[in-house]
Amino acid sequence: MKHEHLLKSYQLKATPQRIAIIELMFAAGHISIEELFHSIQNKFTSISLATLYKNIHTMMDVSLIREVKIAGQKTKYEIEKEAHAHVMCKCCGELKDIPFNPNTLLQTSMDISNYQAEEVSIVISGVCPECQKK
Amino acid sequence: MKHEHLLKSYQLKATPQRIAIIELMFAAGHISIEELFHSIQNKFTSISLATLYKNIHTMMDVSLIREVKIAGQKTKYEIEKEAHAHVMCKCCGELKDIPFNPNTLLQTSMDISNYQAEEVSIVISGVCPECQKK
DNA sequence: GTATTTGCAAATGATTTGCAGTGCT
DNA sequence: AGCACTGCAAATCATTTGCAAATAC
Repeated sequence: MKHEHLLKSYQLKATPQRIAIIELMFAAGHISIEELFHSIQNKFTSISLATLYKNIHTMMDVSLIREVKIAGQKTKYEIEKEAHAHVMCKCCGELKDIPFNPNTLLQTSMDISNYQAEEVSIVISGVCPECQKK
Repeated sequence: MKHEHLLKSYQLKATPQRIAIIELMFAAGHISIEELFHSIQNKFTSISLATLYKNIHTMMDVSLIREVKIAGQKTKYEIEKEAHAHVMCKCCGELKDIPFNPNTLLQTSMDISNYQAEEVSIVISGVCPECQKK
């Protein structure tokens, strides 16, 4: 089971609940707590939301997964991977990844996704000049 | 008062509370409900959070303001303007705008902001191929 | 004057916490 | 065996709603 090893490589205990979370996250690409909760109940009838939240945070702390917040949508989570952009459909809410290449981003995004792009929101995070001094 | 006209140009009644919201939003650039609430209480001791939320939504409905969600931060709001990118400091959380030019985005962002850029998250929204058919 | 907006209080929704019992390594 | 994890219930925080009184136009 490769997901078990994935967890262990981050020094996390491989509990069945955690393995299921990772599995579903890989399968869905981007998943909200609510979706995760409903899907996971097929396997673990008595899993609790608290467990999901706790695990989500544990996994974020070690950068195994990442939080994806988008205006007008519920918070979703995804497995960490190379830098990439998200294309979101304003109509159905679907979220897709596209390779991230800043030089050709917009053209590529429309070519690859066939979306009719209307808005772009970009967040670059790092350390600001003041904080670099510390 | 230009903010009064701004509101009216969107067909919204120019109540003092709304004018204060716009003023503070211009002054702060990006502001959370919490910050807005505390600042606005200097003028309106008895303003309620419900009023803020209602107005925020009214203004979003007409695209006067926009919601800005960022992983690890509280939701913030900003006045709508040209497409732009945000640079966020991982250390202090400060959010700054930078002009948006996809072709030179990364280089420019580091030059302009002096941030040590570590992560990029981009959301492009539009209408997906399936939804375009409808 | 009329429709909209405000502020309050209560409701709902999302996330977090404490704790006793269980399970991974 | 020992420490971390789970599930439950309760607590907290964020957002929304209903309603009567106040206000913009």
